[in-house]
Amino acid sequence: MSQDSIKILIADDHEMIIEGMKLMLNQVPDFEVVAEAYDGEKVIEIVKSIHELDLVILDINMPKKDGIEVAKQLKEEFPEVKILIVSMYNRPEFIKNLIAIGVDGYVLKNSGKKELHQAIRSLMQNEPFYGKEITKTVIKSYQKKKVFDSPLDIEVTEREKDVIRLIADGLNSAEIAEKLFVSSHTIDTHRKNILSKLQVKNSAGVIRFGIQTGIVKGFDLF
Amino acid sequence: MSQDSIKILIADDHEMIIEGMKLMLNQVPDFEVVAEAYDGEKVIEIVKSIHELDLVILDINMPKKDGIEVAKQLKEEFPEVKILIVSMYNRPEFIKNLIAIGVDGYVLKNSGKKELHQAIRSLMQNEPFYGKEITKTVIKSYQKKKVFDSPLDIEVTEREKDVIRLIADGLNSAEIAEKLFVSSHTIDTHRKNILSKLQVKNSAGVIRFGIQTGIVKGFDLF
DNA sequence: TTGGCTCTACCTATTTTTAGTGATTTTATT
DNA sequence: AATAAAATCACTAAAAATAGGTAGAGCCAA
Repeated sequence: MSQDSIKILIADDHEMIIEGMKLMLNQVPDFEVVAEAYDGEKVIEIVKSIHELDLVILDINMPKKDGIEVAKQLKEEFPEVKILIVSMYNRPEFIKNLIAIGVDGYVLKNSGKKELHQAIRSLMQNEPFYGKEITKTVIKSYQKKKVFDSPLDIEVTEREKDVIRLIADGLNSAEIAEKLFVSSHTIDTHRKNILSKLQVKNSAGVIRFGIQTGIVKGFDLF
Repeated sequence: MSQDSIKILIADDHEMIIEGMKLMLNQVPDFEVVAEAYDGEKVIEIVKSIHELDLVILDINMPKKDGIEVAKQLKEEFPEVKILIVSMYNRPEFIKNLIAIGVDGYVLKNSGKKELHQAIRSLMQNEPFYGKEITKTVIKSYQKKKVFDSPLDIEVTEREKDVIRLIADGLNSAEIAEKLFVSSHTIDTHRKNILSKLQVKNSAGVIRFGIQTGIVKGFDLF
């Protein structure tokens, strides 16, 4: 990359965050923040214009184009530019998607200076870097979630759980019936009971409940 | 848990490994190796007979019943007994399977004394522990997958994202229309276009897509 | 300025879901 | 063996979602 200093673009829609990060980075002699962006489109624009850029620090939540889309586009057009996601989101879907896209690092916004510096050092040596919490989250996403008797201690029977899972899979009553070897009338009844138990009015509510309680798993790409 | 010392069963088909591990563990005053097993069935047998057992150290490769099977059975019948996998295998399939089964920790056989002790301490405090190499392997397994086509590059307009989010919130077309200040016919059209773009047949598919891409956020309560 | 895309809106028709009510069989528990 | 809970099946009717088509207004880029 560029001779000695590491040239960095910071993208975040909160100016305060950018300022804070700049403060952290400028303490290191060979880190050089050369540009800032407040929305996704601006990021693309800047990267296109500056050619000696080494690293882009990306937030996920940004106007116009979110960090996921920006990351994807950058990795396609400028694969040599390192991407470090700095986000407040510690959700496996985001993390897995972004890793799949090929971002080089992911740390949380509450990371300290030390972790941020460490991340940048790693990335510039072609070593991916994922913060402690991030790896923990990914690992945890494999563990079976304990199904607490959620807020209102709603009790859902095993059969109803089956139906909930299949609803979340996008099957209609006839398909679910076929899969469970029962009449579709039965599934209709289960659905009715489920809706009434969970006090929701459609399958969207059922799916939300399913995900929140861990009944429905594997809603992520892998 | 048993009063002060941590009672451990070591299972491995190589006596040398068991001896080595015993040596490592016995240096710590409150670690107590109370049993050994050379095959999977023996492990189950011992756990059934000893009731004050705190931790089982499991190898994957074992005669009669491999570590994965043993872990599964133990977690079903004795969920309170911690399981630490100590294996030479650093392959994502094994790791993911075992995490899914619910093992509490996973370290490699070439781990030092320090990591082994750390792992046991974590587990006994109900904190899962996965060795550095293990987490690295899991993370890396995502990078190999290219999902550049599929979900991520389907182009959904901003308006469509709005509709997707509201569908995920459980609103019906009339409610969405009201919220967005347009006719419900318009929402019907959006829904139609969304279903056709995403190639799904109902709102369950839409919600799944929304979550996978990050369009839909805040689906978890805790 | 033409073409393409988005957002908007309406129409018809069919399929699916939701809602209410009732009932029988299976399974688990005491 | 009796009781309770869960799972099963059925019928009707209304509400909602899905599937197909058409089409105008606004915007942007080639």
